[in-house]
Amino acid sequence: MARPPAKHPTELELEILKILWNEGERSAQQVRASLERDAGRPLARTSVVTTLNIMNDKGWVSRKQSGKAHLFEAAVSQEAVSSNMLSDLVTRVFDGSAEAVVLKLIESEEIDDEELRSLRRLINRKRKERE
Amino acid sequence: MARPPAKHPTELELEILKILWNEGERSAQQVRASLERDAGRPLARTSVVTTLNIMNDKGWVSRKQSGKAHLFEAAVSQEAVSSNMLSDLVTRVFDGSAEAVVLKLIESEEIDDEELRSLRRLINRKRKERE
DNA sequence: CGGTAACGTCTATTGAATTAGACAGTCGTT
DNA sequence: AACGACTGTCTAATTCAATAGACGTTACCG
Repeated sequence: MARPPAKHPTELELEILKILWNEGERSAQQVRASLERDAGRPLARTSVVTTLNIMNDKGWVSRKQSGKAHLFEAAVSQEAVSSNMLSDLVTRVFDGSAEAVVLKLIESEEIDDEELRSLRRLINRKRKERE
Repeated sequence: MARPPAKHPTELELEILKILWNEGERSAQQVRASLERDAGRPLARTSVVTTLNIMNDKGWVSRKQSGKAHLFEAAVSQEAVSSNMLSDLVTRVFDGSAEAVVLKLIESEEIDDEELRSLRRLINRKRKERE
């Protein structure tokens, strides 16, 4: 009847995962500092701890003791998360057409000439691979 | 302090928008029927009306009187919504690299050979366009 | 005219997400 | 031994999302 649990990391959870992906194993305090410094998101100490524990429950991170504090580590790869989120978008928003996604990226100028060239190379390589 | 309102249509809102995009102006009852038939989402009559009214408040749809009932129409284009959602994903998940998105789509086999060919044509056309 | 079908509005419930305070344990320093 | 810095747990407040019931109005039908 109420909202189902999200299939993907939420906004804040993703921000935290990014920190862990970039910096590796970190304490809540270190995550807190990075959230403020890098993500412009100044949170209270306990807010970060609470969120990290929730993420632990959800399986996004793993937690281990280290002295009196905990260390947190990403328990899912950036690969897997971004794939899932992208694939969900393709399905839900673009009705499964990955091509439509690429089309829109190119049309919207989010891909510059340099990238266009490297994509062309990539496509050629991929086509050969599939033969 | 609490959750900020979502920047994009929610799950259900998107489902409803899709219906309105495909079918045009519709009554709450017609939307309800389509949600059940096409989206496999059987909702109570009032749930649909409530949601449509919320969407009206948010500006996703517009509402007009028609006899004793209301007619609802998408107030945002599929173009705009999908662009926003995609662009948000590119920014938040792929750190702004549209190329990384395309890469992942191709690697993950979500794009088949036929699509690969048509993408190649598209890229060539685009490159010429930009010269 | 009275009933019933079709609508809309208002209110409520449940759970998720975000944020943080209150409180207590631990450990080093004075 | 006492204090302070640091950390964790528990609890809570707030808002959003999803869903639906209660209730009132309107209009057609017999």
